[in-house]
Amino acid sequence: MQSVLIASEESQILIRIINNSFQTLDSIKNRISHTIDLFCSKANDNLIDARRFQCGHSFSGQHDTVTSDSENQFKLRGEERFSEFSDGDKQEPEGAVFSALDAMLKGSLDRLKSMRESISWDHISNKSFSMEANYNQDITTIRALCSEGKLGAALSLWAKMMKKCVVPDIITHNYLINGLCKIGHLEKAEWLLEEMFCRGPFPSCATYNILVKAYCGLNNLDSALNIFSTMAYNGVTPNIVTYNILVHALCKKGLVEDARKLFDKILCEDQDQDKSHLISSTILMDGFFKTGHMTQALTYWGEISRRNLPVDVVAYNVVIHGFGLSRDIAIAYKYVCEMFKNGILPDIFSYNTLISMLCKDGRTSEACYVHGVMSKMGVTPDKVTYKILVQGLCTHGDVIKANYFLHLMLESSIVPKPVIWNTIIDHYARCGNMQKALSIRDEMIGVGVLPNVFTYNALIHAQIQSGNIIEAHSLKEEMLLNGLSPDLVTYNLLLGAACYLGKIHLAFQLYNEMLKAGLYPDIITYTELLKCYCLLGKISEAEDLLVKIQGLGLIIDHVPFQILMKKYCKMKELDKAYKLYEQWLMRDK
DNA sequence: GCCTCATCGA
Repeated sequence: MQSVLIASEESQILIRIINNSFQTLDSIKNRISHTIDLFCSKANDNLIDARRFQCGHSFSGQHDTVTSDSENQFKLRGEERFSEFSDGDKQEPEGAVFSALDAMLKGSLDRLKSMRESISWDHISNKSFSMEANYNQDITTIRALCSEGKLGAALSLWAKMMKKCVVPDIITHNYLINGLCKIGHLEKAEWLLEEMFCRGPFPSCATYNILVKAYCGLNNLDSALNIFSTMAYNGVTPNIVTYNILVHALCKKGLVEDARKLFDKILCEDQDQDKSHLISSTILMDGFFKTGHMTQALTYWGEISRRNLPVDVVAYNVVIHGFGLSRDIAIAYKYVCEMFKNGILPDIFSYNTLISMLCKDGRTSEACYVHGVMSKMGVTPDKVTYKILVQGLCTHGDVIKANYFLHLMLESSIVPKPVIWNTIIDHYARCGNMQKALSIRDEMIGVGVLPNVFTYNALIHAQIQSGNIIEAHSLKEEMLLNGLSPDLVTYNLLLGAACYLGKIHLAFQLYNEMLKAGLYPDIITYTELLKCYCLLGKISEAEDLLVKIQGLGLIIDHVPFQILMKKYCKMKELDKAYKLYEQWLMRDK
């Protein structure tokens, strides 16, 4: 049953009766707290205070709102409290005390239950029940809206409930905070956290975990750690999920050693949760694989076996991916076989990982074969599968087969993202099949996918390669008409073409245009201009430009030096060429 | 119940 707080006029009688019960419960609770404090002095003092604060927050003060499930909440908190201490210390006498306390609490709860049952529900209940049903419906709606990312509607319903003094439960609040974080509204999420302190319910560990994860996701470890310390300050004890989020964030930043230290801390503090420890080990194993530390990664795999942790499909996928990174396809296959043997069926990640490593290794036919196998095994290829295949096939020169998979996607009702179309357009264009490139562009528009700057750059590149400079320029105009801004690549392509044709004025016109558009010319832009000067025999301008480039603080490769050196050689100015060679050798010193 | 791990990446 979802807990809903009700404060309607009809419920006033009930509220008064239950308030009296709360006073009884409060005194029982205080007695229990006192006894626990006496017996569990070894336990963490902060934790006790925090828990007491948590209980106080919910059960003391003016009860102008009442939890319909409050006895259950109290029971739960009592149980949490017992288990928390009994985990740390399992000595016999304390066990007896806990049993006695448990019995006391149970007795009190039974009394409360009978008090509530003795209330004559007839005069007040019908309306209250229907109200509660409405509120439960509202809660379901809020959760659904959050899952769909409709946070505006969710929050307005939340505000409506709060206005009526109906406080949705903690899980619903967590849905709201999670929803806000997922759409990037972290400030609003933190605002809601503050609201929870003022108006309830008190944030749980999951509430904080959501925020910690959101900040980690934005690569803002500082803010994540800040939330983590706020959590401790407010008396909420981090759980293994919190640590796993932090271990993962450290791994993502490449700080695998720090992640390992944090993992060791988890191992020391908590020995029991196999499932979560498997997750911690998987995160670290992945982190070590991705940073190239094969041996350390495999240590965690060994550790998983040694501790007999129940291995899941994710752990296998990490290992398979790890061997893929080191191009050990045979070993990756071995682990796929092991999965089958252990009754763990490869999932979409396993197959995609395998297909990806085969494509990277140029084994595209085998990748296509695996695509067939996965379908037969009941794992439907997804947009990632097709993206890997299309890109892999194009890279290895099989644009026709890539096009076949593009159409297979359409048949499977998956609308390919622009990147897939662009890859195929680019590769048709590169093999000189301009017609096909343009027809794929039209097909793309036909299924409702709008060309983006990459599409146009691929087409412009192709037109330039075919020597159609005018068409290339009209594509640039078309981009502007369609609301797309040409980027650095667009300008470099057109500028390079102008330079190749020796049209230095056009090249500088484009150069000025890109500056006006707020784009920063890069080393390719300058190299093209330098090449143009050399082509036109304007050596002093080329020399000046090289000096200018060196003063810009750009990372310069050997190309501009090489162009000018070749020109010197052609001009039989070997001294100048040699001097430039020396300058190039010395450029980083 | 809400929160933790894996595939791609022009």
